[in-house]
Amino acid sequence: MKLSTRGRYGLKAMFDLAMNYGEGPISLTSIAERQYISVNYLEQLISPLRKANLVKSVRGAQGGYMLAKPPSEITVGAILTTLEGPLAPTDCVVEYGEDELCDHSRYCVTKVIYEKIYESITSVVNSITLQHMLDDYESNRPADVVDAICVCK
Amino acid sequence: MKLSTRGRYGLKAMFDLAMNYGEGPISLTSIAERQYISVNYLEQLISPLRKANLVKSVRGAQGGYMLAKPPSEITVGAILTTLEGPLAPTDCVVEYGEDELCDHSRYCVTKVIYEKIYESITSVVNSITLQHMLDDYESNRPADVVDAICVCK
DNA sequence: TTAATCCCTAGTCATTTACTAAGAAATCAT
DNA sequence: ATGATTTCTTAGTAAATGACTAGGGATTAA
Repeated sequence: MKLSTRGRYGLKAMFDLAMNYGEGPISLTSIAERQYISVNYLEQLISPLRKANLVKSVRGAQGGYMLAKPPSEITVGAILTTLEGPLAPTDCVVEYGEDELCDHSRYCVTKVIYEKIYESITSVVNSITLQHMLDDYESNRPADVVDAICVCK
Repeated sequence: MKLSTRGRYGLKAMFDLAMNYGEGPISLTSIAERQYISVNYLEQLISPLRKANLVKSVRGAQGGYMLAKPPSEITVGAILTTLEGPLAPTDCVVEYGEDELCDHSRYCVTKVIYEKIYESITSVVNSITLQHMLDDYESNRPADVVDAICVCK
């Protein structure tokens, strides 16, 4: 039940972009340095975020990335689900249609539980935006703390 | 963010035991047959459940397993955490003391989010007992449905 | 005494994770 | 125009994890 580095690094990168919102394109190299992430790996994470229309890119020298919308319009849920897939504890709560995994799923007592877990996770992450994170960063930290995000992987 | 088969199979097995609560020891072989799980694998899952005092065993012929407490006193959370470890999206919300992962964790804006996810998951699974599942099974299924749990893995 | 059962450990195969590497395409600055 | 800088894409890989299988010892009812 752990998030992978994809989601965690992606969220860090998006928060970094949020802190630099409105300041033109930010290069992946600079994000990678600030957040201690490999550039090559970060490139693989930013790609789906761009396709999901959460960031936009400017190519060429002095290019980079910026948020595609204001921080208040980008939820943590949108970021995490683009990088991790649905935040569901099982496939059965999420896969519909063609190849339904299980005949009895309509009356499955465990599926009910997994759906509740799914809903509670979704509800949390969809209610938090990058703007909330920025506000949280400004209000909660002591004056002498400059780092906004753990260095941890 | 998926549960592994350990948690899912373990929950199925525990629900099976709950359905047979008060009827003496139930053999792993019979549980495995009903729930379509390999006996060898199930043995590896029941072992930690026994050590966590959620089931007790009777050895020898005609032996088997039974719930160590009434279904109303066994939560889904206890079962899942025994088999999966803490239902946390990251290690950083759960590891304390000796080797703290990160210096800045006290003011980490992403850690706050992971803690909220952790709390919401914990709150859901700790509020559901095996008795709730039994009640759900009895009340919600149509008369012609006999299976309580998906066959799905 | 035998069959059934719990109990424990080791091994294995496939998948996933977390990257590294490398090169093509675009664009700015000179 | 050229070179430096940057995005973009794909392929490969080493380590870890997941999901088992296999086998044998210990215990007990019949």
